[in-house]
Amino acid sequence: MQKTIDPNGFLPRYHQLANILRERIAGGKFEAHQPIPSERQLEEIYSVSRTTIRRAIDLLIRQGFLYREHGRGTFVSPQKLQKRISELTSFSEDMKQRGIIPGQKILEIGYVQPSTKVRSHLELPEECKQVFRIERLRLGDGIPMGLQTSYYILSEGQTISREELEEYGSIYQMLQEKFHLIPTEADETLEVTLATPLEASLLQIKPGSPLLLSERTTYSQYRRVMEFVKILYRGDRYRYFAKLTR
Amino acid sequence: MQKTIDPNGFLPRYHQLANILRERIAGGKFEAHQPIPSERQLEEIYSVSRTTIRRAIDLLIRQGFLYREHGRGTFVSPQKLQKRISELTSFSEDMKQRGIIPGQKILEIGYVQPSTKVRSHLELPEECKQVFRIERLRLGDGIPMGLQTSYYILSEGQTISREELEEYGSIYQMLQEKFHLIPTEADETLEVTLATPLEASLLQIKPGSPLLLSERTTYSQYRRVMEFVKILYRGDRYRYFAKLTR
DNA sequence: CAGTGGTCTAGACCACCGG
DNA sequence: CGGTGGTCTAGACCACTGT
Repeated sequence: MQKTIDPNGFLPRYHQLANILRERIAGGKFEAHQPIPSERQLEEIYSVSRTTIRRAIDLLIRQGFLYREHGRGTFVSPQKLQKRISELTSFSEDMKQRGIIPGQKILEIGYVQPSTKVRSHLELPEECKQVFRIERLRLGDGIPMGLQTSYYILSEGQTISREELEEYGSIYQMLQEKFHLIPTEADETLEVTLATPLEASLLQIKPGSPLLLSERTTYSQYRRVMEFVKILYRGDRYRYFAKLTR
Repeated sequence: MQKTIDPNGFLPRYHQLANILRERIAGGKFEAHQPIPSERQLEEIYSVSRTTIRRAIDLLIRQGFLYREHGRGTFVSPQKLQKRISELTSFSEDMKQRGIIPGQKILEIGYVQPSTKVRSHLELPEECKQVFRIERLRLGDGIPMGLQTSYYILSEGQTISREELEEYGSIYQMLQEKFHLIPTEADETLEVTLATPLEASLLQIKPGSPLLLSERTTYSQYRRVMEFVKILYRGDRYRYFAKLTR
């Protein structure tokens, strides 16, 4: 565990400092609602400028580990607030964070003609006739959790094989390595709906059971749409978490 | 509309600059994916240091108006990404953002003995026997939208009257002015459920209709729980929006 | 190479809080 | 009042991009 800052380290100093402080907080070295050393003291301790100290603290505040009070000090947030933020995660990552083993059964994979709705979500240009679709049954600890349909805009000749998809645990990992696409932002909507007979049989529930429908448009590092994903979650097995700020 | 920075203004300079740039972007002065002036140029234009420039830009990036590319420049995000972030809003604010006129019908208001579940969400100490509860039917454009139950921890003697609640449009406004409590962070969960006969009759839907259940714990500026709110939204009238980042 | 954003410093002054 | 965080400056060097 790192205790001092390496001025020539691989990570910038404010990042190193944030890591050091985060470990000390998570390790219980600081109590909830107790003040951490003042910014001038931290300057002395770690031999970096106050600007760098403040940047590290800013990071930890956005991550929910600390909070500031003007004129009083910087304090440790109670454990409750140290969990996850609204994070853009794949189904697999989401499951792992919940301590559930993710799984999948690929139902269909290949090019299709997109519906008008999918076209608009992908902001597809007129001349683009085909999009790549993946339909999967998603499992949590081996039990059906949701039905996922993903759409991608691939260039001429690009494709994704069933084997590749099964090999990479995460599709985001694959998209990054094969096509240099990194998801950086997404707009998501959630609503309720009822299972059709087909959906019900795949999810092993009764037709008409309530489902949570998530629709997400994901943007790449270039701020262009890179995927549109629709997931139908079993209402009895899935709960959505969000962290809001003002 | 502000065009220059007042060094002695009420708002800090980076904030003024962010406002100026935001207006220029929203006003269509800058095209999507076009670069804004470089940081050194902005230094000249607005006569503030680069640090201040960067702070303003950081703000606008977090608000979804701009994005940076190392070595290339700072660019305007397309309109699509300029909408709302995961924001902590009250029911009324949420409705107004959607262009719907919020309304309410207060069903019950007063002190009650909290259930175990409510106790734990409020992180209520043993000795605290009573919490303040408000039950309201929430309307959108006059039509039932959801059923909201809110719980608050008030000090001895503090109370909220039906008249006060009706007078203030927003309960957050009221809590701030009366008790100096400012909501700053919240954890929310969403899941699906089916309407009981009672809920159905209040919401004017059939029993067994699907509902979106939101449960939210809100934290004050002191990082203490200040409210717990449960809202049952009509599945046919409400959709949840979230913006995710990585 | 010149121009961009990314990191960092040392120092200054202000506003707020508590004793 | 002294100590805290909040804002700001002028300047430096680095890493990355495009030509």
